[in-house]
Amino acid sequence: MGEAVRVRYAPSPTGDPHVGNIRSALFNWLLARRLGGKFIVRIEDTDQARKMEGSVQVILDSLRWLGIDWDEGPDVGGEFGPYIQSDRVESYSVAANRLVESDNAYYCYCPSERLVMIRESQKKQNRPTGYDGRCRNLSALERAEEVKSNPTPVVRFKMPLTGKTTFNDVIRGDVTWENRLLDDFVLLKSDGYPTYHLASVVDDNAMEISHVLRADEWLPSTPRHVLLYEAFGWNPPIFAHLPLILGSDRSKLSKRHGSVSIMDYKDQGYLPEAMLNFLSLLGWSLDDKTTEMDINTVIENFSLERIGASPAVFDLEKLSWLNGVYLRNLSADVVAEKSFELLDRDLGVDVSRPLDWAYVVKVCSVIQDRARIFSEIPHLASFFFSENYSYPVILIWAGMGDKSIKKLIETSEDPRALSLPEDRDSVSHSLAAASGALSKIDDWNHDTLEATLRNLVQELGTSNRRLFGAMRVVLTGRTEAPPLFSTMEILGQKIFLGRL
RNA sequence: GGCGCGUUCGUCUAGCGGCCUAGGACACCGCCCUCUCAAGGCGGAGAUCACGGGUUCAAAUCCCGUACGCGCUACCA
Repeated sequence: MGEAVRVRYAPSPTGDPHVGNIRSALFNWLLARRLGGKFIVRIEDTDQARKMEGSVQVILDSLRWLGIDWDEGPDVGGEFGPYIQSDRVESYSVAANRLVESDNAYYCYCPSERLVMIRESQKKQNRPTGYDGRCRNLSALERAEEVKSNPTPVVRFKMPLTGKTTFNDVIRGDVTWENRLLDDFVLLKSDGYPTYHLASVVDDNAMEISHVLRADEWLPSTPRHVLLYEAFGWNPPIFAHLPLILGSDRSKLSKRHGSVSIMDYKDQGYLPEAMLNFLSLLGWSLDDKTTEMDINTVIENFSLERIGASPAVFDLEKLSWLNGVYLRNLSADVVAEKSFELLDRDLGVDVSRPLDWAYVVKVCSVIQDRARIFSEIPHLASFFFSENYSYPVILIWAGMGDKSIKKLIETSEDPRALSLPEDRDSVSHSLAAASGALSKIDDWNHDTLEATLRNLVQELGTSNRRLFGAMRVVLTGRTEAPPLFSTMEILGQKIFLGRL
């Protein structure tokens, strides 16, 4: 076997790949790119029942979205193909037969009902579960008899009854299992398909995989794999079992925890760069202080030695923050490009389509600093597009900085019914004055607007906070929005005066 | 039940015997900036390094035990 680093991502097409799964793909890819090796995608579709149509496509799309490219795989081929296990079934039965012939495996005719039964009784007696080995030593004659009642036997591995199996895991060190605690697991199922154990060992060997990086949940089955390599007379690869990714309740991340499919994050408007950065930091670190880094920096510094052993909780808060960091670094053009479709989809029906590209860019330039993820943008920007907003009049006073009113509105069931502060007249007077002054402006831009309004504040003897705050609410229907003058400039004189 | 792995601020982590009265980041709190919100700057709170024993002049770091958590325990991967 060569020195070359060859790693693989071997997903099962049973649904959309989730973040834990993709993190495994990422670490494999990082190792390959760091060491100048090959990254291989292999589809493990040996479970005919759970196989899902279209899943392979989503898996590949997920990788593409993140920019994880592969050197060999189902679509691009390669010298060790095919890369879909259902296209390699022949090789597994050949391998299984080899083990039967070398007395490392045997046919088992036990019906599944019997298997369930022995498992139940083992459980009831608080004994370890596992196949009892009934068919382990059948004579040729007995087998001929059994085959009559079950013509489609499975092939089981003949597990050594004594001794220990030790292997080294790069992340966990030496791990040892007692062979007698391992049962005669199935290699070949009755439908002729291999189990994961057989297929992955046969393929990893055939594809000359040098390192197997996979999730920690596989650690308990690794001794079986090691024993398989031994039985075949093959050299096992280097193993590294990655720490699990957990949900907020500290159990293995799954659908119960909400969005786990990587494509969900794409749809919600997370950036692949941010996702990559975040996922890299789940179980790996560059040093004691670096959090924000591009993927090339990760590649240049990636090493198995810096992967931790303890599981990591997937913290959506931190992902969102990181995404905001990347979002703010984008140019307004790019933000507009990436949010155009979302705006088109989520803005109200009253907004006329198609959206004006130049206008969207301008809006994005002031919104992007206020969003963490793209899906927030339509809401944050809606008042730029729609007149169709309303607010309780009293919100104007809240916008002017009266915190007690703000609190009152938040706790009130019907803010519209709240009585207005007494200086209502002076506020409407101020707004009218602003309207008057602004209608005379010929040169409608940020700076002249600012000069005019700051002057007006002086004339009226009010404060920036009060005047600008009142205008903000009238203009946007909210107390929180981008800076007033930029907002006004973007909206334009006509629309602006209309709202005033 | 059995087996395995894990255990440093709420969360992600740094730490691989003295630099640690434990560093960074998210979240949280306060202040500054300021037309609001963000962003940014500054500061704060937050971890008796799960617990108990060893080893050592010296342990978060090495060893043993305990507890807890998680994973596996399928003709699923």
